[in-house]
Amino acid sequence: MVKYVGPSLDATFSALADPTRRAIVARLGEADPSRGVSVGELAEPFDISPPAISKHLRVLEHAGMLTQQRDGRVRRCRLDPKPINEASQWIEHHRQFWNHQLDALAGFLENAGGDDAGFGIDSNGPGEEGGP
Amino acid sequence: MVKYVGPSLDATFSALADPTRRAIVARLGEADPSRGVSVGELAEPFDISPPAISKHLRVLEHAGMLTQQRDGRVRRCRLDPKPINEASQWIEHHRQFWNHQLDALAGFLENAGGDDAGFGIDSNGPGEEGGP
DNA sequence: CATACACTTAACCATATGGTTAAGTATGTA
DNA sequence: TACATACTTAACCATATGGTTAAGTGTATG
Repeated sequence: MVKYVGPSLDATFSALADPTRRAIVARLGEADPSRGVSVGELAEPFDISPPAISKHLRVLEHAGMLTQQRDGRVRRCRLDPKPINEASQWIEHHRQFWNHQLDALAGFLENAGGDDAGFGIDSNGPGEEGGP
Repeated sequence: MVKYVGPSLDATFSALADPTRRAIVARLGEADPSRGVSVGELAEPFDISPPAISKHLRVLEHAGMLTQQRDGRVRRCRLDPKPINEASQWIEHHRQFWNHQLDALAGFLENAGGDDAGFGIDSNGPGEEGGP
């Protein structure tokens, strides 16, 4: 009945919900993928302990967003963009509906004269900035 | 030092991390925004208790994604797409980097002959399906 | 006015999350 | 071989999350 997409979206959005992990993801995205980024380099901007970083990396790894490989005694991390692409697809898919709905709502408010429906909807800026 | 974007991205991604909440968001997106969707209608597809639904709605509300208004004894819910648009922007912004990186990696693998670097990267499908 | 309806709030429970310190493991180096 | 480096694992703690049942709260209706 309820369309269940699978555990990956859960894991991906959950992974992105933490600012430390988003910063890690951002850093990985900016890095040279042939080199990867060592765990130490990833940890450097934060003043949390190595185990905390290790846990964050495991969360990202469990979500399929990060792969590690040993290179001597450092571990080089790289992004796998597939899960985030799926998350992006989910959002973009539904944004189609939302944008449609906002149009419909705008029409409705116009017909109602804006008096009967004080909804406080603001169909502002970013609605189209990232979209097709 | 670490660019802190604010609590809203945390709350938005966290809200989207739960399948029940994603289904609620999807349902709200498909609904007529002039009508809204009552809490009971939202709860109907799930076999969890009303308080559980109420909590999910509060999470969405706290993330700024949902607004409620009383209409008699029902509460009509509507989406506010702004937070999800911001989340979408975050993802799309970083996807630019990732796509760039994947290109760079492809070049690297080509130069390396694909033997020295068994990275297991799959630069597959959805990378461009949702984008502009 | 009394009762049913559509919820929410309160209290509670189990598990997950994000952090810590302490101890272990694997690799490079003196 | 011994030691330092770069982590991870284990154990623990506080708080958050997702669920429950029981008890409110506000509104329609007999």
